[in-house]
Amino acid sequence: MTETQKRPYHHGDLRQAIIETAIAMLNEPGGWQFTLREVARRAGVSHAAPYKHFPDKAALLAEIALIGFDRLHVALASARSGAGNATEALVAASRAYLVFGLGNPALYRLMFGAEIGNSAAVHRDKRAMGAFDVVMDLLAEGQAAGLIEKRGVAGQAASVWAQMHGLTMLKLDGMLRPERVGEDAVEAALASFYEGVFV
Amino acid sequence: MTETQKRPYHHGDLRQAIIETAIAMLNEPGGWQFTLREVARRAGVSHAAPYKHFPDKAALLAEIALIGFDRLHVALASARSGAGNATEALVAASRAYLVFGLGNPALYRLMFGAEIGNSAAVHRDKRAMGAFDVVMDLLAEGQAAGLIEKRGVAGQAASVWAQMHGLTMLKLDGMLRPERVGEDAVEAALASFYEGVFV
DNA sequence: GACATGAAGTTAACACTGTCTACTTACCGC
DNA sequence: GCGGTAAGTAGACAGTGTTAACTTCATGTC
Repeated sequence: MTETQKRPYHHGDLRQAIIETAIAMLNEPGGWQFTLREVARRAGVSHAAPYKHFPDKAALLAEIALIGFDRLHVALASARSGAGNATEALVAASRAYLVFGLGNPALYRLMFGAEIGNSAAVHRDKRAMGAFDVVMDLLAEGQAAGLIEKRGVAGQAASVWAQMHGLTMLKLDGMLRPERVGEDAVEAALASFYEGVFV
Repeated sequence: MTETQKRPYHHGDLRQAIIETAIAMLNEPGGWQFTLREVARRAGVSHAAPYKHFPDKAALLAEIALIGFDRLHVALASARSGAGNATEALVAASRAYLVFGLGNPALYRLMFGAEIGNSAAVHRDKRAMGAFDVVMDLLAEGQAAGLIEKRGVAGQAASVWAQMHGLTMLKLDGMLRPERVGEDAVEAALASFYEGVFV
């Protein structure tokens, strides 16, 4: 659309355009601290237009966080379906989790941060828990097959998720110093962790 | 100081007052998104005064994050000195870690977030790594005493920290749903985790 | 085709922010 | 007492999030 050929008064699908523009801006310096006005400018509308689709900036961030959970769920389900037994699937899912988190740092941080104002509502959403269900299922399968230590599945699932989440966050924050925990700390930590989980 | 009895032109220790006021505001709704102007108001100075002590808001947040690491280090060292053998000390340190993180949610999030602009510099600071050293030492001691599985200490240390950090963050985010992981997920996860670490 | 209604835009305003500059006050060393 | 500098203040600037009132146009009904 050239300068002289303006977009029609009605955008057509501004809500989606705002979401996509905001996700793109997440990956720029400043991450989610982009401004709604800049999102509107890039989408080619006035600064007040987004308020017809989202009550405020926090609502837009909440929607993006849920999209992140959707994508994580897909990544884990995909890793699971391509693996062999439950333990292989669990390791594959863990790697997929880390690949996702480390490959989408700003989105991952937003998903688990308190920035979205009503993070409790986001984290209660079933879309947020879908990814966790994959882990629960694999642990139950592994225990049933005698491949995983028989402990409380719930506590074990929490432990597995904590390990994946903790490694992702510490790596993103640059806190896994090579001089302290070696060059490939994530791999080493995963190996150490699952050594204590598998039979 | 009454309304008519103004503070002398020179505050005396404004830098410290700004830090303390900002830490207090961290625990209010909005966390670190407080405004420097409001910090200055509460400290009883003009909105530009903080710029004589901190180049910008991010620098103030960075200093507060380091203070958080200092406090975490003290909590871990204290837990260690009050425990028996290395495994008891490791469990005690883990609990102290969780108590700290869960008791100071906004400060803990700031310590590990990307909000402070130059989080890399903060996380490279030796003050940030002090807490981690306590964990490294305990693992080495435990392995030497034959109480902990002999794996690469570095990878094991990363795994232990990831577990503590992951559990703290998931709990803070409200993602450990009782209907999914039970009522006392943190305790259960820690028990499950250390079952796989101790001999 | 005319009309009413409402969605989806725009324009303008408000109150606030972070940060900077120039100025003022006062502390400190000599 | 003076000079230099630290530590304040006053004011300005460019920007923000959000709201209200208005404009444009899409849609449904007759």
